[in-house]
Amino acid sequence: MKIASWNVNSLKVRLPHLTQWLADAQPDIVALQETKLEDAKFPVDELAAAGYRAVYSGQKTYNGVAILARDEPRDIITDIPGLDDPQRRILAASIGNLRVVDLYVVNGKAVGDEKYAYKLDWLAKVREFLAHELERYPNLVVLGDFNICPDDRDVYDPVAWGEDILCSPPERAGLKAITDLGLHDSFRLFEPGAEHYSWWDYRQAAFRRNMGLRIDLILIGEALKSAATAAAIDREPRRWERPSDHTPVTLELDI
DNA sequence: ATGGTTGAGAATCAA
Repeated sequence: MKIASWNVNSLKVRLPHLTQWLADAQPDIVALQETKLEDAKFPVDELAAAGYRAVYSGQKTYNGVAILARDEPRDIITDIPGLDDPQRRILAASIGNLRVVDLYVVNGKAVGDEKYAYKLDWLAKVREFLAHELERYPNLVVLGDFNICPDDRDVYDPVAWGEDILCSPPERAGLKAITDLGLHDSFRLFEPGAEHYSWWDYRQAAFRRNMGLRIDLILIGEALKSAATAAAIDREPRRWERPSDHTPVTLELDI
């Protein structure tokens, strides 16, 4: 069982990349972020032709999340209970014996900005939701664009980046409060080293110079830890013409 | 501190 997460930065533009990558990588489950598509415009038929069922929660221009799966997704949730939020950033579904929660965490713009306050509040509410999900579904996978570097190994230049947005201590504490529920950063079960990134800015030839951040994560509950057999970041699609600024991250589970 | 690049959608906003 191969699970993936990819911020595609417009599914309309990136659909050819996505279908190519699905054919190459053969994932069983894929969480997408920044689809930037209203639900009525979701490419259901194209993805069905590729062998995937889809659930999605989108909006025009911004945000938007989707889960693709070989098997039928069930028990779908598109909102954090009790949070009235027009921004389409969360999608939960059961697939087989897994519970999958796709997150497009708020970027936050800059430390101190009102969007930053929204980010921290949103993270705290997601944590409460995930605590309940984990009680109900031990086989929990929480994946997506977290817009937070877990620690300095995940930043190309931690000195220059300092405590700016994506690396600030309150954001990292918000992420740690989630992993402290018993959710493991699966990539770090296999690779302890630095210089592994999932996002590179479009500017300043950042990808060519490997000036990146690792902000796309696949977290797994304790019950799944022993089933994890491999984790990777597939840099190949970032090399393709007109790429997303993010590249897919993957996890293999022996279940 | 600013700018650089991309996407959406038609001038900026978001990342």
